[in-house]
Amino acid sequence: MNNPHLKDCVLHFGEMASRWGFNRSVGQVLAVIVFSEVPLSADDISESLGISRGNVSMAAKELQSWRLIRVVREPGDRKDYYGPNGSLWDLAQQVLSERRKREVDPTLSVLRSQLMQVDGQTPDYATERMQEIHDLLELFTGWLDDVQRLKPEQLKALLKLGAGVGKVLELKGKIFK
Amino acid sequence: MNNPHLKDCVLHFGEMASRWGFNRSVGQVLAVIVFSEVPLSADDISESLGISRGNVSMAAKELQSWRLIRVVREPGDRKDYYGPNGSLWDLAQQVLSERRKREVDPTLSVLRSQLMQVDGQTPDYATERMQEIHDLLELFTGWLDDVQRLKPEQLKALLKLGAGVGKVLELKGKIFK
DNA sequence: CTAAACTTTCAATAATTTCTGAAAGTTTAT
DNA sequence: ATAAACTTTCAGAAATTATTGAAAGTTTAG
Repeated sequence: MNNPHLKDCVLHFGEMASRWGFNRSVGQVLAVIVFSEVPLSADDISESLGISRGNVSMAAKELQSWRLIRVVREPGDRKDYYGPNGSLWDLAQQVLSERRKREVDPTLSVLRSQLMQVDGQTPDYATERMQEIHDLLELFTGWLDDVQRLKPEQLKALLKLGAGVGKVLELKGKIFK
Repeated sequence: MNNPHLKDCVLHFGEMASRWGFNRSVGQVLAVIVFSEVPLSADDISESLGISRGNVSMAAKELQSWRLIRVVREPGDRKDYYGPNGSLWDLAQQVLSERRKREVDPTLSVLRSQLMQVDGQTPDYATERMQEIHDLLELFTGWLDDVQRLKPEQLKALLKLGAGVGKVLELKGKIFK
């Protein structure tokens, strides 16, 4: 961690971490791994961030549960080395789908079960609202699922299209129906 | 808060709140406002959730900073009443754009400024990675911006399209080389 | 202007989350 | 089987975040 710009970035990732769904150490550990050209051992990380060995172990576990890092082992060396689990593109997709899983799916499942239980009865206002939220979340997550299954090339094309999506939608509307 | 399903939902929203970027009270207050057919006073909310008056005041302030609720005043009544700031669709858009502002924009700006400072020098690995992250985030937020400017009808069409987006993209590719 | 009816603020406290480091657990080489 | 070289776990300490409630601030009616 010689480069001062790198250091600033790692600290920034640490600060942002809580907004991204993990704690400061996890954010810093992720940064240091992503910015490193070679895989790092837990001791490397512990030393360069000035956090305890145990903390690194927990952060690595968390990052593995997000599928953001992977363990690399070198022959003739007993240490674990950590590296990013794929390209930046892969990591971004992983973050998106993991956050969907943690932030939306539980709510969708609670709403579904509440709505099941009142099915048939005439719904009060709150129930109608639950249905509305449920439908919106389902529409959204369904779309995300679909889009994430696109080939990377198509996904990139979609992103580059930007506002052009509107035009293409019109186009589609004119051709069919 | 008679309805037990409603109560469960409000508690669930409270539990999820920290994953959504606010605290439990803020989550519960939002829920109770969104599920209510009529605007609620701070006292109504304080009583129905069993939290202090001061806490409700801070939660309302936070929710207003997210533009998720608005104050309604009734003539001949000095109390503030809180209601949702628009349709569910509006609220969802608001959450998305506010989270982008809080979770992505600061990082983009840090990356931009770090990259400015090393501009011209031959970049090391970490700098290349910063550039890569910067470009990805910019592509993503630019697309979000564009898409959020679409008319609600177009946006809904896009969501309903789901995986169909892939087909439409191919179509577009065929028509315009 | 004053008092009543509110809302907001903020210092103190409570609750929660994170971090440390020593102990326990695991793996590998011999 | 043993010991060396690791990794993981977890109880307690530290740090952070959330909540309360009383005091200060604001607005409105008369």
